[in-house]
Amino acid sequence: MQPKLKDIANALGVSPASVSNALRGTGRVSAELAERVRAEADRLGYRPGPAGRALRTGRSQMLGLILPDLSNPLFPRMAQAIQRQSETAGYGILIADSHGDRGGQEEAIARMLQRGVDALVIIPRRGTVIETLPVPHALIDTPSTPGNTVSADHRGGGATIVRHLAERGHSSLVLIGDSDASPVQRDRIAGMRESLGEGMTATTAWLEEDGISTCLEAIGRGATAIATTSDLVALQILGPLNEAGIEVPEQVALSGFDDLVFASVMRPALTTLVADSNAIGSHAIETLTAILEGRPSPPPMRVPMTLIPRASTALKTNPRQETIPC
Amino acid sequence: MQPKLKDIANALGVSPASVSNALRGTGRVSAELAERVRAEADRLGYRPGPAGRALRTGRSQMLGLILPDLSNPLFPRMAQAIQRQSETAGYGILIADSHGDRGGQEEAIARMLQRGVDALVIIPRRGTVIETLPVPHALIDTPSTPGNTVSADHRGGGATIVRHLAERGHSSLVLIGDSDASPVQRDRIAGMRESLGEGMTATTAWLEEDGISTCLEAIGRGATAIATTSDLVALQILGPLNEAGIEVPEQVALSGFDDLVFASVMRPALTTLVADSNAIGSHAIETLTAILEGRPSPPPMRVPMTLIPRASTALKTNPRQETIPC
DNA sequence: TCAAACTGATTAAACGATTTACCCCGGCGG
DNA sequence: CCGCCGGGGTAAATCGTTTAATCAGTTTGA
Repeated sequence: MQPKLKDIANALGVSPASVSNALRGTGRVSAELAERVRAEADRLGYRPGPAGRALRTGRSQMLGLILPDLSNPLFPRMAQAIQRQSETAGYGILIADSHGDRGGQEEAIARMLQRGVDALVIIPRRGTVIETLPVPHALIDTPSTPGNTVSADHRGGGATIVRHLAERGHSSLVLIGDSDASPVQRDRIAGMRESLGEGMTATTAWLEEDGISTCLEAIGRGATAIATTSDLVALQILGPLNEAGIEVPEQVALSGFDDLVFASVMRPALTTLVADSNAIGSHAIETLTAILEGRPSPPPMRVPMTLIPRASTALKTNPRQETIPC
Repeated sequence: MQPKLKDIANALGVSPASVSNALRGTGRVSAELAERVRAEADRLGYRPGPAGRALRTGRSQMLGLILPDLSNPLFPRMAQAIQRQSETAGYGILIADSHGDRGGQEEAIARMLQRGVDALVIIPRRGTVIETLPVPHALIDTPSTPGNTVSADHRGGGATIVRHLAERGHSSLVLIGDSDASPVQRDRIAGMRESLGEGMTATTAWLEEDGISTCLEAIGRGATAIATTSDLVALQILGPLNEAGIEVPEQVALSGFDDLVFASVMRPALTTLVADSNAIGSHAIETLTAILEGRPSPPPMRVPMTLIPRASTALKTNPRQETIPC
């Protein structure tokens, strides 16, 4: 049996209240008693039981993490970052995914609330609006979403990759994403378009809408670089390119987003952009703990995406170029 | 404010005890009162508060999920399956990862216990032994690990892929994994070796130990198929193969494991094997809930791995072969 | 010198649900 | 007629922790 507060109190011949006060630094306890209590507490390996504490304080010391889809390849890094950050802040993480459908997200949120989480970290489904909730919450979506708490600077990332391609002499680009319906992908493409320099042109395509052929046609008309909104899209395009006899990066440059697990391993290794998940995770957690503990909460944050140049956008004179600091 | 048990009791002019009894079917309550209570309960949208219940019953209705590394690409499917199963069983899932080091696993377990989880699902770090714990736990490792509760039949999977390759006429194979230190990978390779047919030969290699060159040499000596222990390993080998001018599948067949997100998208699409994560997840949860609720717990389970034949092991006469039922 | 303030600690009342022990009442067998 | 039983229900204890209220001494201030 785990030691209770009362066990320490009995062992020391004092009241449970004093023990509680000593351990949490509230109330009035002599320094000497406080010390004795601490000593006895960790001699017995005492940890306050979560149930009793939660009941009394109304706080469960748990955060809910709601994800659109646990099997999204981008998720693990986010979850890991959030879990680690919240752990150091003294909170546990309950997870739930939205089961694919929109109603699932509401349900997931409802379940978390029933379990008594103190706050929620929500990565919303595409274009979902989160109504007002009875607990603080942090939204990780895109900077362009109202109410967003923290997210990668997708737009800035788009700008960065276009500049990168421009530096390498590409002036006719294909911008291609998976689906127009994703705010993240739209932001990335918007950032790309915005920073097209003088004399640069770009065709936009979506895989959903026969993007591959649009892309190949554009290349036929002289495009020399393909900037995608995701490593997965880049990988999907690579096959058809090979079949059409188009070499990457010799004839056409190719870039992705997110640095998924295969990006560094595939051939050619894929140039991509990635945001620091830890930064995103800690800002989300910091925002929530600030609210929970009554501190002023930080303003929304836009985490920059950094370029990881690899072989797929290497200059023709230097086709073996690998990751270099940018 | 959420409605409490007492609110229902007051509204109906009965005692909280009767309400509790009515809702949970314990004690003695007239059918008529039970009905009135239920009606009022869901009129108010009442849900028992977790803190009070946990304090009284000693059960938190939460399970801890401990993973070696949240960023492992195989994890999301497992986590998703486990989360969904446990949800239908009425349990929430707290996650924690082992932070990479071995001590981290102990720590993670300790944290979960402190948070009062009712049971643990543990995917242990390579070769870690889990000592006795104060709560029930399910281990998801390999069938060859003592104490294992449920896992994919890695050995059977190895056998399956070798038979598949044999059917396609390959008799000289390279078996290659990442690291000899992983029980999972060892099991897969063991299964492969065991079912080498008459006249078949195989060279084993590990990426860690300069496996790529061993592999290329073996091909030089006439090997016509490479069976890897992971899609990621397969992808890593594909580059060097291309550079050496070896075509897949025309000259050499290639297979992976786990059907990672890129396996169906890469070129050639990768033949691979995968176990039903839902089956694994539900068996783990079923085992734990059985123990928790005093039912007889099911025996350990070995979930079969099913083959997903794709282009990378296609017959030369049919190079465009895609996913077909097996 | 007396009251006010402070110190160190204790008591007791929460928090919300569950459960044990008991009470009351009507019917029934003896 | 009495004791017993079973059905319907309730009061009260309990789980472990926090905290407001209180108390007995000691100082301090005027």
